[in-house]
Amino acid sequence: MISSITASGGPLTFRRDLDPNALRLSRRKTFISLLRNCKNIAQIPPIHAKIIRTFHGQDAFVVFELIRICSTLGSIDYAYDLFRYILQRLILITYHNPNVYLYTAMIDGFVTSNRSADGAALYSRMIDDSIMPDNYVITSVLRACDLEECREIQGQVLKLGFGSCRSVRLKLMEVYGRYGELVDAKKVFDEMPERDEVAATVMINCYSECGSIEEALELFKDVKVKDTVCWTAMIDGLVRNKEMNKALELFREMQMENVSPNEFTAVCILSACSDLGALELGRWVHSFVESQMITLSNFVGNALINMYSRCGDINEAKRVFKGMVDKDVVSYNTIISGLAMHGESFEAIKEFRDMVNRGFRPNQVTLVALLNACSHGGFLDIGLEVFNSMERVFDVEPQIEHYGCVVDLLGRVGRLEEAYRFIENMPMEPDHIMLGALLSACKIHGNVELGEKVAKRLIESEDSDSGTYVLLSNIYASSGKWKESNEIRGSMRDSGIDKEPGCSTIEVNNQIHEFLVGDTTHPEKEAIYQRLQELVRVLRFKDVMLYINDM
DNA sequence: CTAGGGTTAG
Repeated sequence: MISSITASGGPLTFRRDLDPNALRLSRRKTFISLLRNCKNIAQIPPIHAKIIRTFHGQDAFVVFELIRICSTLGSIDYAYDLFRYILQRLILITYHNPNVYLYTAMIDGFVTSNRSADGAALYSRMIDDSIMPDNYVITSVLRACDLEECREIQGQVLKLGFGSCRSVRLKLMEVYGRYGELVDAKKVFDEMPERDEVAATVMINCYSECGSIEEALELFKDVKVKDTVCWTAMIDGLVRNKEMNKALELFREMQMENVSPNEFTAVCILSACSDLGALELGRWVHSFVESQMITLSNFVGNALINMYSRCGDINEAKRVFKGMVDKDVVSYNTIISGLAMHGESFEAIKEFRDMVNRGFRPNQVTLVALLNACSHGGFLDIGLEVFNSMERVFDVEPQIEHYGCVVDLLGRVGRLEEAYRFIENMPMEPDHIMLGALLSACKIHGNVELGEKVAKRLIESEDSDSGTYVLLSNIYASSGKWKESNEIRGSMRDSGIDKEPGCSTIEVNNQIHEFLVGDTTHPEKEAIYQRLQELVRVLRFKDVMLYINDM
């Protein structure tokens, strides 16, 4: 018997009573399943070593799996090294040329690592090397394509005779949808001989992605037999287009039609709950998932953590997180963000440390979450240290979001000029999020001069919303510049900017209550406003206390 | 014996 093997590189022995060929096949199978079970990159090197020692280092099937797993675990460079190495020495093992599989795996890897351009380039090189594409590599490269490349490949597809290949057509539709080319997507859809529910599902996604939610609904209505996936796609489309209540309505309808939701449906609904603050419904989905024996996969688990954090129940989020046996990078990212959101900065940093100790590789999202924890906790030094070392230590190149976090860090502790200088020395142009953070820091610390400068930049960038004007007007007001404050309000009215009222929702006893700025129609408005006043008093008091403690 | 309709995090 093949002995049990631990993924961490424990004892690994193979039966020796097989003939060489059977032994090779048996080992290959073992390695493949071993690799597939890996959860983080630290588990790979010992297995890879064993693969090489047993002469499977050039086995295309095994290397295929290695490339795939390394890319999904975030080590695309390791995967690419492997790929280049094997291309040079590949021995033809199987009845057909396995090269194209390796290219496919590598292109997929580039796509999942946000390096689509490299994926597309690799495909061109493959064509230059006269390797015959198959429908698999074509579907993969389509994911890596920009619009122009996509059209080019569509031409090739027709020449090579893959024009009737179903998966290629579906992928073409998807790509056209992603680039907003609804006409092209629709054309491919209409030309499909079997416009079944699968193609319709893809088309619904295209519409949703382009914001044509009405057309999506119309198509959805016409689909004869709707399966779980089709319902889920439609619900997801509504969620992405912020039609949360319609999404929930459709979810109820789906159950009435006796189509059973699966884990994907659960994730979509949880995402809607997160957005609506619908804690009760979220809890219901949680128990539903458990009662329906829907696999509590990482997707569902992570969505639950997200839902609980965003709906205010951080303790339940922690419980779900602790209960997950196979936490992945996303689980850590989600809980760290949640903790940061709830001001539990120490906890957030602790989880970060734990994740690194367990061999997980922080990615850009992790570092945004960590930096947020630092800025919410006022840990300026730690935050700056993290930012300055992220590239060297974690191999994550700082992106605009990370720069934004630093601006937030500096701004919150009142080092406003420094934050502004930081923006000016960045290698990229600031976005409105970052400027907005600095502007609100100017408001909090009462810096009129810089606030004006930042607001001006924001307004020029044309990404400003009513919030910019409101903040600027408040900055003027709180420094007694009433005339300027009123002028801003006036120019807002003139330019019609104040057309987007702030809106928030909360769910109480399964009912979603919506509040608009200045809206006084809620039946319990007296009690609500009274409580709000109390909260403001408490917060003011806290603010003053913090200020005193700082002195 | 390598694989593709849907899903998560700031």
